[in-house]
Amino acid sequence: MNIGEAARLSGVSAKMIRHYEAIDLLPPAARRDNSYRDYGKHEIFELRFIRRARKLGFSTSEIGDLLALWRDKGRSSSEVRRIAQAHLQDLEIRIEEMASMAGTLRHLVDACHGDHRPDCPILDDIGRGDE
Amino acid sequence: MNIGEAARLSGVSAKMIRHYEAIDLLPPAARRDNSYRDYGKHEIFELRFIRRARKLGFSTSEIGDLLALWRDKGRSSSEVRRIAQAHLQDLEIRIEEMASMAGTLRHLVDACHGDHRPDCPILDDIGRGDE
DNA sequence: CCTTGACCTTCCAATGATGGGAAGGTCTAG
DNA sequence: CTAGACCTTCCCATCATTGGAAGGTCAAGG
Repeated sequence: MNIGEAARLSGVSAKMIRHYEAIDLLPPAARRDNSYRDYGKHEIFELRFIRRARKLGFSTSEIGDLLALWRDKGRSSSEVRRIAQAHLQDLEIRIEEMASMAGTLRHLVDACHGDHRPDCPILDDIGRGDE
Repeated sequence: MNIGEAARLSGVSAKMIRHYEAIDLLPPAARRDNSYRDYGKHEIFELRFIRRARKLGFSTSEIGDLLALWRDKGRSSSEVRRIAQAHLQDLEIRIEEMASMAGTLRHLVDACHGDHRPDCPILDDIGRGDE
């Protein structure tokens, strides 16, 4: 099948399918005589794998490792678990950072009366700038 | 003072100070005879404002708006509040998305025994790929 | 006076994931 | 035969930040 149908079936845009091939996340696709890329069921499964992994926030480099393990029937699940856990920790750190920002902001927004007057705790806080 | 000292005092790297000037977040700095940028107390305050706003996750474009309001003594605090609240909502959405990823991942990591065997609920889940 | 090292200047490139678009080739239905 | 819906490759933009190259300037010390 053509790249367009592969995109439709996998949920990965044609643009990104080409991109994943360009960065060696996927092996070069087979080509038809007209140089169109040709995909089969197997490739659709790999594309869906990538899409699902992206939705879980894995980077393309991590997905490369996960794909290799997925293909490797002799893998150790500990390898997979290590990658997932590292990513999970990363996520948790980023969530914590953003939650801290959001907490401060919520506080400031609540403190601001938000009317026509210029006094504003939000600007006061940012302008004070002490960390 | 030179850009290096301004960087030290504000916590914004010299590189980024030049960048903020280039994208018109800051007005062109005064120049000495040797074409070195020259900063005073006022600029340090603006740089600290930017640094603090970045730490709260505001984009440079939002910071541009906030800076304009900060400079405008006749501002309405409602304007500031609107910007902050929009950003807060954005943060909350992103946090929610990441928390959802993290929740799924935690579940999967817990379910994976993580030993030498190849069976792995993590790969199973990603490979199933149903949303 | 000259050198050294620490500054400063501008300009260009890369990051990571994704999308937009141009210029051109191919296929299919009418 | 033509229209339009595909496909190809290549370049560019996003966003904030960093790195580096090539070159000018300044202060201290020999």
